[in-house]
Amino acid sequence: MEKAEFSLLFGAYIKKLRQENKMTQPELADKLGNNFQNISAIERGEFTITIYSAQKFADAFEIKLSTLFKGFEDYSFKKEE
Amino acid sequence: MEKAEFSLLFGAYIKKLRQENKMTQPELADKLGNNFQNISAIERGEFTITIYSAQKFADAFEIKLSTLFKGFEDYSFKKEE
DNA sequence: TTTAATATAACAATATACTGTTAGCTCTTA
DNA sequence: TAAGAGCTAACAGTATATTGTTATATTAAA
Repeated sequence: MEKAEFSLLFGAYIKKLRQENKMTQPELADKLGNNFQNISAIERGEFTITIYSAQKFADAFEIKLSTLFKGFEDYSFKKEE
Repeated sequence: MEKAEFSLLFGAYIKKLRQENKMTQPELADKLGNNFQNISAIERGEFTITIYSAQKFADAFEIKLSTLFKGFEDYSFKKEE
């Protein structure tokens, strides 16, 4: 999979996770020590985050990194059906 | 956990994975379309890779991204005992 | 209509991930 | 000694992740 496609898919997944956790972008940004514009950019797939940033997302959602990516795999699988 | 510590830990884990898969750095680099010096730098924790790069590592080891990070969690847990 | 909340978007600046190159170290084997 | 394999290290250049700022659109509530 191309990098751009990967980022788009991951961003959409993060958005879904955030909404399931009933957080707004500013609320999530606070947990990450970030601002909501960056959350928006990530959700739109503008770039590919580092695994350290991914760890912070997992922390914000109170799940493990492996669980975050397990959910991503399931999400990606559904998308391609 | 600090970013630097995270990278060191992840790098050590990648090294362990590579050795378990009986690959040399040049062999792994070939699979990633990279050179072995970069693999060395990652293993030494010199920087934090993106999740897209992590996906490529998972592909090289023929495991899922979630499996890669599950192994990382187990590895980290053992390290702190 | 006005205000606030939510989100998208674009921009600039900085830090850093990524790629490629060269050098040198250790160990093994011949 | 010499040669090769495997790895570490440092360096420079480019691409991009990250942070911060400002502006705008939409929607809902007052």
